[in-house]
Amino acid sequence: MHSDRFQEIRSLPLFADISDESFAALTRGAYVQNFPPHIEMITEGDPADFLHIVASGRIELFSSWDRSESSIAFLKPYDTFILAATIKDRPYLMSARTVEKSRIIMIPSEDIRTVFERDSDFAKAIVVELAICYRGAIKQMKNIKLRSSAERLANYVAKHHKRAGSTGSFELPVEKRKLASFLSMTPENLSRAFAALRDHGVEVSGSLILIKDPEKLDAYAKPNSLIDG
Amino acid sequence: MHSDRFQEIRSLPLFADISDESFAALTRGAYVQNFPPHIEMITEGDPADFLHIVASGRIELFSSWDRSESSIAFLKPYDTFILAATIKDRPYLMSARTVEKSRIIMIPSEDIRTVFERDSDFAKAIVVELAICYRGAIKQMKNIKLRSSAERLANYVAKHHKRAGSTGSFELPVEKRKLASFLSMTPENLSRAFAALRDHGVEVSGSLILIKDPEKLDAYAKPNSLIDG
DNA sequence: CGGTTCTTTGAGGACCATCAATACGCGTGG
DNA sequence: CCACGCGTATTGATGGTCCTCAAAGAACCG
Repeated sequence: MHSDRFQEIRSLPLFADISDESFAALTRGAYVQNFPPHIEMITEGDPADFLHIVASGRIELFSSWDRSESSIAFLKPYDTFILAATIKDRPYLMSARTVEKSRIIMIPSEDIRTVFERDSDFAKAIVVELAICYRGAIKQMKNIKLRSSAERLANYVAKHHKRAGSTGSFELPVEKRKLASFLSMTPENLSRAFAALRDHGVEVSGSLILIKDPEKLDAYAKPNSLIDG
Repeated sequence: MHSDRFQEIRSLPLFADISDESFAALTRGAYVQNFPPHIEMITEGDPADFLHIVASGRIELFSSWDRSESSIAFLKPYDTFILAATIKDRPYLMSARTVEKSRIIMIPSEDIRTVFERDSDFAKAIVVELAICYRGAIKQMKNIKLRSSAERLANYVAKHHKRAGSTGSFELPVEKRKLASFLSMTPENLSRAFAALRDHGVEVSGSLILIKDPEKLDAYAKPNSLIDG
């Protein structure tokens, strides 16, 4: 069957509850594209012709202004982007590039809007997805506005350590230069912030982060479900 | 008729296209509440029992952490808050307080979710509203991450000047201390930033902002529809 | 291997926060 | 009307955080 190519996304929250008919309508015009690493696939300001879904690989969302740029988010399978622009039929607010080789599923915005009108289960799923995105953006804003750069890094380390199973170590999923930008600091400062975390139970060796003393780290980071949750 | 009290919000984007039946269901359990100035009406972390709509007055959304706080947004009639928490049935991420005496319409979250399930026009309106909120949050993040504090102020002034009709002057809608927090700077620094804007065609007298040379201001602010739009 | 890019470290400076003191605005009550 | 008190706004002095610039070391890749 034609839509077999897209079975991998059928069970995503965005599509799990919609009818087979709606899913078929969404995937009929969709296609899969492979991108090599470090390719800019979306440029901010362009019209939002497709909803994108990360099937494999890793994507960086970033934004530029006056010859400086800043990382806004990193996406992994099966995150979607950029739903809001698709729905509103407005230009992208962020650019997107591959961090590594990635496979992307692209669904025409037209089809999204059509099915959205017809299938209320899909509309509901979109609402939930958007609400999650919005709340994520607010959390990130609080993170930047309320915490120092060292605290942001400490919380980043604590969060990813837990996410990786609290095994005492984890690999940074992106290079440090991008992480620095994501955390609103320079690469130089990130180095110094990592050095400062040694006093709080964290050691660094390349992209491998060792958490020697999780409690000590948490005591410093003071993670908060309303920012990091 | 019972729902007459709420005619003022019937034509809001969120409700304009929904059926009379749905609107009645939403307003049946709703009520209007008056708040004096400087009252904290919502505390972050609390369950989101109501969708709030500003009927009159002015509301500040802010967030606290480790005995510091930061303004996230200012709301005017007829802005809504906080839709995402209501939909997701999660706790508020931000606190809200009145800036001035305000009248607030409150609709039980339960009713929002019920009508949301039944009326796809309402679901669609919510999607649009959420998409706008999300894009607004992203723009604000870009503003903070990509511009200096003086540039943020310059763009704030330029934007509000245009919004007020480009008449050469406008009144600040909030006190400077709150504006400073909103723009991620201290009150002292805001003073100095205003002083710096004198070189770019802006003069200040109390809460009255005079734009002597709009082109000069724009040349410095470099407003961008993907950040300020 | 050689070139490229990223990371780290150091020195200096810009920006911004903090602290402190003064000035201003405004409402209250004398 | 003026004195007073309170909160806010401004201004100056100082210090800390963070950025910039520069250079060396490390990792990556052809």
